[in-house]
Amino acid sequence: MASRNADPSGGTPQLDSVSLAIIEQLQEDGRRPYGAIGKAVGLSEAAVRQRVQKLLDQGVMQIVAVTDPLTVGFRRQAMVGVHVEGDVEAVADAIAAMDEAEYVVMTAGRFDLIVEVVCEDDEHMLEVINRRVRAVPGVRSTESFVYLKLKKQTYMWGTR
Amino acid sequence: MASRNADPSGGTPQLDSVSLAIIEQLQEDGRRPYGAIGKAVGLSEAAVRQRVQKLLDQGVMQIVAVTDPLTVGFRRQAMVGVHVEGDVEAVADAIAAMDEAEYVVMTAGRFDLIVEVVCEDDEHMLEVINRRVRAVPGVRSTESFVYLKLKKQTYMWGTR
DNA sequence: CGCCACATCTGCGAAATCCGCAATCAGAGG
DNA sequence: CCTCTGATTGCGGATTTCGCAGATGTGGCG
Repeated sequence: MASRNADPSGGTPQLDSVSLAIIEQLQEDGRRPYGAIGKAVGLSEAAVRQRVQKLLDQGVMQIVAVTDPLTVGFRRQAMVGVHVEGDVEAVADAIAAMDEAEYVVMTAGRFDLIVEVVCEDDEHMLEVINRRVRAVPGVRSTESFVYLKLKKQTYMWGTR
Repeated sequence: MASRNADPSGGTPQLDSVSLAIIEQLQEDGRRPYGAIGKAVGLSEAAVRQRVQKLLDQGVMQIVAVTDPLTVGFRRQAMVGVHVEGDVEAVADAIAAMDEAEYVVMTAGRFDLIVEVVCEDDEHMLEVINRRVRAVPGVRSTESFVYLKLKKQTYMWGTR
């Protein structure tokens, strides 16, 4: 192996170009065999297996089935913008602890926090947004965007 | 062959409880063996295999590796709210055609459309949002929320 | 420089899993 | 009753996964 990749980034776990390539393979097909991935990235089957296991253990990636909840049925989904006063990260943690929150991100802009929630029905959503989320200390106000239709959902950022 | 997009004839395929159970299994671990899934849902290995293949072909679910692009490195990410005049769906399709758009959803609320974009750097993001997106006919205005930190990302709505 | 510690990669059998196929089963009509 | 269609099952045989031992490489340190 000639050189380790330059990784000037600070803080995050260091990923060399080979691990990136492995992730790209698995973004195309999460069940692709280790042997095939090995041929594609130039590693042995065993080495790929070890790297994948490590990436999973470290939480860098996860291999899962993803669906459109609205298509699969029974549910109401919404994006919620949250205005926070005080410790944004603490509020984010509190909201992230809720089962109904699928996606929680801290942002720069008019909202301090953006949360995607998945609920059983309208009543459930009302309860989650208007009671549980707004009850979190530090939450000043929220604004909701109920999903009407999911038009695109991709996980192949590395492959273009 | 890469999986194409969702099924042509719009209608949502009927999903019985067994298929739902299979999806839940794969949401916990996308590489779980068919035999193990079969034991869990009460079906033979071959039957599970065929159902999974069908779900993938229909575009109901996809099995992929997911990561936090910000953690993996080198990228700027943002959520963009879009105000549309005219045919919302046409605008959604136009934006969904862009590689940088990972997630496009039609919503009810102040925004007609919410788009998640992944970019190489600030300049790239500026170009995508301020030129390409706003150039789409029907886009009245946009509002951006740059990601600072991803706090939670789950795909296990079925398992609670 | 020599040597050890630590991490990664490779090569292999053995065991488990995947895959294709033909037969079987269940429900809807004619 | 018979046929058609779609789903399920039960097999081998081909592949893949898994665990482990040995080889390789890099960095620290006396």
